Amino acid sequence: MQKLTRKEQIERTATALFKSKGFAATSMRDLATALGIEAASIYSHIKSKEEILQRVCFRMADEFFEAIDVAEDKRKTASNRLRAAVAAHVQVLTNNTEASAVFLHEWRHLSEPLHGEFLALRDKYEARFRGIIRSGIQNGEFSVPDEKFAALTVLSALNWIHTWYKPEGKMTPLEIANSLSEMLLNGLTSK
Amino acid sequence: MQKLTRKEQIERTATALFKSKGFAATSMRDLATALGIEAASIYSHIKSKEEILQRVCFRMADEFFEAIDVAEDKRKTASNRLRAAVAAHVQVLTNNTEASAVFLHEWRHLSEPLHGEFLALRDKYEARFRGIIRSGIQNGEFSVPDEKFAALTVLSALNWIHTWYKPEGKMTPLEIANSLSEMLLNGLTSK
DNA sequence: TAAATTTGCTAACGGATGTTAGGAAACGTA
DNA sequence: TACGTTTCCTAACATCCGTTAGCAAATTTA
Repeated sequence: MQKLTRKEQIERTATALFKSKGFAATSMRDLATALGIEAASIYSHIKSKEEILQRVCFRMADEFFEAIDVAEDKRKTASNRLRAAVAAHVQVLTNNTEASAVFLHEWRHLSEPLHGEFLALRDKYEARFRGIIRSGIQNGEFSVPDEKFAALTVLSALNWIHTWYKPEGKMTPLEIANSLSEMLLNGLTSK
Repeated sequence: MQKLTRKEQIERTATALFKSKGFAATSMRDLATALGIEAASIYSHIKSKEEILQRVCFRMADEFFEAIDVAEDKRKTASNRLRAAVAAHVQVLTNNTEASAVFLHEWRHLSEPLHGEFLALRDKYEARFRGIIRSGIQNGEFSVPDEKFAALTVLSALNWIHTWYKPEGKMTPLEIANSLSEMLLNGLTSK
């Protein structure tokens, strides 16, 4: 257990509140109470409420990109690249369930230009999945009518995990990733 | 185009705002401005801000149940029951994109006991999908390790639609439903 | 021990929030 | 035309909001 700066403690507590109540419904006084201090004291460490949201959203974006950068190997088959991307994505999600929920749902409370920058990053990330699926279609591994539709469906199947995943649950992140890859690649039907 | 009561107009406008800005970030004065009246005037038609949220959430719950009740036919194969349930779900989602977004994301701003009642309904609905998958596993049609996990993955793949679906887009709701069923039942891999 | 930094406080600001009270036009119906 | 209902208004309430100013204790660093 590493030592956290006060600013990191604030971010962490805020992230938990943002996940459970939402950004807009979490007041600085709620956050202060959760930290055991006064609301005004928070401003010795951060500039604004939005700064917290910004840091969480963009840090998670970084994490997702780093994970997929490590996982993706263009020499592998499209199926194996998708398996690796799914595993990487699930690892990040399960390692940071609260920050992931904020990343997935609270980014819209960012004001411009952050809002636009965030959306651009998200598009770029989705494009990575589209690229994998496109190459699978081109070499005949995959058969799907619409590459973008398939990519969004894959990601949406992954992005529900944070709502139910508990570290103490019966499935490990790796098992979850394997089950999802299996289901996305081969479907429910018995072969 | 049927004639709407003022209360229905208020609900409809509020639903659009709740989807785009979120329940907590939408003020009664925002809603009033969108309607072209004063905030206080709204209270001639509704009791509270939460009443609007409640009505939207529970009406959509009704719609989802009605749709799956009509679609499900226990004499069909599990595959075809799943196809029908997916098509029903997609129809409701695409017919009410804004109310669906509220149903999926804003229900957590309901206070007790509504919050609990809503969750119970949602569990009951998910159980319908679990039931279909369970019967498919039992008769050998499906092969998946965890019935609950599979059901949640199916629903999560469906529940992203409202974020991108536009009635004027190139895919019809039926095409979307067919693509999704195909992908969920048979996966991405070519046969 | 002295200086610098971190952490927190009280008090208060200007504005936004959901909602109520009480009244007045406008409208449909008898 | 009279009556009940629908619709909307102004004014105001109590409370909550994010944030700032100014200051003091505590902790870390030199």
